[in-house]
Amino acid sequence: MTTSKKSESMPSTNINKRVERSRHAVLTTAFELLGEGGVASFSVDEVARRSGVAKTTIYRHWPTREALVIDACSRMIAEQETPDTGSLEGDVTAILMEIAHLLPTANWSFVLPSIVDTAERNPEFAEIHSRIQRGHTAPLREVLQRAIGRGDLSAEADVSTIVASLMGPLFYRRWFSREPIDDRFVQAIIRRVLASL
Amino acid sequence: MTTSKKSESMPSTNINKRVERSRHAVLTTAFELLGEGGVASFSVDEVARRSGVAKTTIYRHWPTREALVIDACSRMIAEQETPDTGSLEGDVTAILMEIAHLLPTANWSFVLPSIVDTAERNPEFAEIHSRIQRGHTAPLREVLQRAIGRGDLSAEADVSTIVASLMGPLFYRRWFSREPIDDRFVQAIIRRVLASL
DNA sequence: ACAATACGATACCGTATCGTATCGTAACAT
DNA sequence: ATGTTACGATACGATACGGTATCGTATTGT
Repeated sequence: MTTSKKSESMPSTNINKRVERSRHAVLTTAFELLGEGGVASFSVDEVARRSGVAKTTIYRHWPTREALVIDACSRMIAEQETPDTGSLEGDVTAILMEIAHLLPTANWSFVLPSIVDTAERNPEFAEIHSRIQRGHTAPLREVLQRAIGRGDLSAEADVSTIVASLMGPLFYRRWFSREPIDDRFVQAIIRRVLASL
Repeated sequence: MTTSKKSESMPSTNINKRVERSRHAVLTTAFELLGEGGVASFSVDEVARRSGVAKTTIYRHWPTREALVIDACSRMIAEQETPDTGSLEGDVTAILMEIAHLLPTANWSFVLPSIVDTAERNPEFAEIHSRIQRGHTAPLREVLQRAIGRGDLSAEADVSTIVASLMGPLFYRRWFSREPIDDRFVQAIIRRVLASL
């Protein structure tokens, strides 16, 4: 049969354009909606209304509301570039400054508390949260490892503790004390941590 | 009229015991429920079911669901005692160790993410969150001010930055990296921060 | 041109929830 | 003892939401 050759060569890789359009429209709207109301107030009906994609179609692509939310959240994993200034202080400064500037504005900073809250009781979201967190700290961990490789940092240094010392104060200001995060604050944190290494 | 005298002497100060019983039963259940499901999944019907207090009665005391949630959240404001060991390091260690031991177990640590998330878009919850936050940091701020008074700490020290440097890493581990918070970690944070003052 | 398939519209069911109304009863004050 | 007040039980209306079923249409690959 000629169909066998077709189904072999194209199992489901090059999906119809319609499918791709629908998926993209829904995911974009879902992500936007998450930023506005968080996970709790997220509803499939609202996504259907805004995106123009029929609710029926949405349920053809995602079996349940949860699946759609999770899919949309997965798009939130930040892809930050890892700087390479040659010095540990330069790298750390570049990374933290970027985060500090992103924290008050980026879309994910409005969704993250919702994910943190949901992850507190939902293992699936705990997994997503873990992936997001790894994405956020990856550059920092890398420059720290590089510094260890160069000998700029003791091999016994506890990378995890250093990451918490650097990221913690920034996150604290964004979501707990709700104070502004200016450059002077970031530099004070960096100086404090690096001086103690 | 004799009633005028009565309504003057007892306007609503000594409320009926029944009222107090109902209020207490509802608030206790509400707080417990918040710990389990957060603000989002909180429902008046469930509070009525668990507490045994009729939904009608609940709505006689709180005009709306929001009011009840807010009232229950207000009970979450921690009343931590301020230690006085004589030294800044002793005081800070006492405070942070208590928080570190509370973070994985205390009821409020399960509700706080929910409040943080809600506060992101709801000014009323932002206000509650602010009060809770002040309660959490009050002892720390006090011992820092005392240290400044003693001359153990420079008067130009930025208390707010120090608080963020101390609390941030703990909160970060509890809700973001989800790593355990052992004593060694807490001591590493304290040592790092105090050494830089 | 034709068949397969994805889509939109609409209606629908079941459930949860907020908040109100009603009415009879129990606790309270005097 | 009596009137006032808070309470419980129940029912109700309105709304929102998750998820399914149906059916006709538009798009797509061949």
